[in-house]
Amino acid sequence: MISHNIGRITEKPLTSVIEDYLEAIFNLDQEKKVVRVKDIAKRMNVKMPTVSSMLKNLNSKGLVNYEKYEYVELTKDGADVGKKIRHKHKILLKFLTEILQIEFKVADEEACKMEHTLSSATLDSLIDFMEFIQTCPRTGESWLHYFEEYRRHGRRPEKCQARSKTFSCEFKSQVDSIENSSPPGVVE
Amino acid sequence: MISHNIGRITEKPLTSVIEDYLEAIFNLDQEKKVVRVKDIAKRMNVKMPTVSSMLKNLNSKGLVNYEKYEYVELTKDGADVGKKIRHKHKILLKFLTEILQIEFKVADEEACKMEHTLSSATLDSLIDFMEFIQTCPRTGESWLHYFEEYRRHGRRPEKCQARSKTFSCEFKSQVDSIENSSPPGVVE
DNA sequence: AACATATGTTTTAACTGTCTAACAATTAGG
DNA sequence: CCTAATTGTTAGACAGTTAAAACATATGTT
Repeated sequence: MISHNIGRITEKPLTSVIEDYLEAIFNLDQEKKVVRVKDIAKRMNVKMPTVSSMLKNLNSKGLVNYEKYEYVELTKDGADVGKKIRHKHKILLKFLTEILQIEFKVADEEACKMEHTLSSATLDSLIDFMEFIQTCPRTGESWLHYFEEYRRHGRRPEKCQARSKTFSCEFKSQVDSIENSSPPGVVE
Repeated sequence: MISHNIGRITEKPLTSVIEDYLEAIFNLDQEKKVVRVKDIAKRMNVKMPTVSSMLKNLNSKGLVNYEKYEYVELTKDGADVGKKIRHKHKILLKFLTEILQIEFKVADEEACKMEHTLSSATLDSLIDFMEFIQTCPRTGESWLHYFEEYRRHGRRPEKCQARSKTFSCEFKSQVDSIENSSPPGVVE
C-alpha cells in the first residue's frame, strides 16, 4: 500500500544502528573540519563499504547530504538525532561512572548500548534523580563517597550505620552552607 | 553425543533476541506445565514459523532440547541464561519503578530492552546501589519520597533546599535512634 | 605529467530474524 | 474411527547490516 503522505506520517523509528552512525558523525563533525568515510569506518569499527552503503541509506532518509567522494554532512534532522543520542550517552555515562562508580571504559561501552533503549521519559527521570542526589542535602558528594566505601568493603550495611555520627556532622555543615545560598549544579 | 565443552571454547556471545527467547521460555516453564511453540509465539509477539526456526537454532546451540511436535524444554545452559536475563530484568524493573518512579508498564518495556545491554558487573553495582539507598540512614524510604515530590513539582532544586529543615529533623531522629545503640564519638 | 598511495565504490554474498503461503501432524468431537 | 479444528513445519522471500574482492577516483611526490 503506497502512502501519499511522504512526510511525518510515514515516519518509521530509526534503527539503533542508524542512531549510532548519526551520533558518530555528529561527534566527528565537532572534532574535525570535515568528516570522511574512512573516519566513520574507524569510529564505528566497520569497513568502508559498510559506511558507503549506510550513507546511501542515510541519504535516502534525508539524514545526511552526501555525494560520492565528497565530505559527509548531516542535515538538520540528522544532526538532531545525533545530538539527542549523544546527550543520552553522556547522561548514562555520568550515571554509570559517577553514581554506580563503574570504570570509564566499561561504562562508555555500556552507555553506547543503552543509549538506544533508554526512552526520553526515562532519561528525564534519570536526570532528575542525579540532580536530586547532587542537590539534596541528605546526599551529595559525601554520600556518594560512602557508597564507594560500601562497594569496596562489600555489602555491609552495618558498617554504613556505624558511621551515622559522621553523616550527622557533615550533614549539618552542608545544610548550613546551603541555607546561606549557593545554587546547585545541573546535569549537562 | 555433543559435548558442552566444545561450545565453551568456540563460545560466541548470544544475541539479545536469543536471550529474549530463553527468558520467555524460562518464564513460561514456571507458569505452565508444558511449553509449546504457540505459547512462545504469543509471548514473543511473533508468528509460529519464527519460533520453529529459532528452536532449531537454540537446539543447535545446546540451549533447548526440542524435537518436532514435542514440548519445549530448556537445557541446563539454556535455563541458566534464561534465569540470568530474568534476574536482570527484575532488578532493572525495580530500579525503574521504585527509584526512578516510572510507571510499571513503561518500565517493564524498557527493562525488557535494557536487560540485554546490562553487563553483570554493572548489574552488581546497581544492586549494591539500591541496597545502599535502602540501608543507609541518610536515605531510605523517606528520601525516595522526597525525590518523588521533587519529580512531581518539576525540576526545582530550590524547593528541595527550602525543605532542608525538614530533612534535618527527620535525619536527626533517625540518627538519634541509631545513636542510642552505639557509643558516642567525636568527629571532625 | 606519471606514478604510487590513500581513499572510496560496486558487486556479490553471508547471516539473522522475520514473514506469508502451503503443507503436515496432532487432537478433539461427533 | 473419521473428520474438522488446532497446532506446527517447510519453503521461499525480504529487510538490515556486514564484509571481501575487484574496481574507480583522488591525492601527493618526484
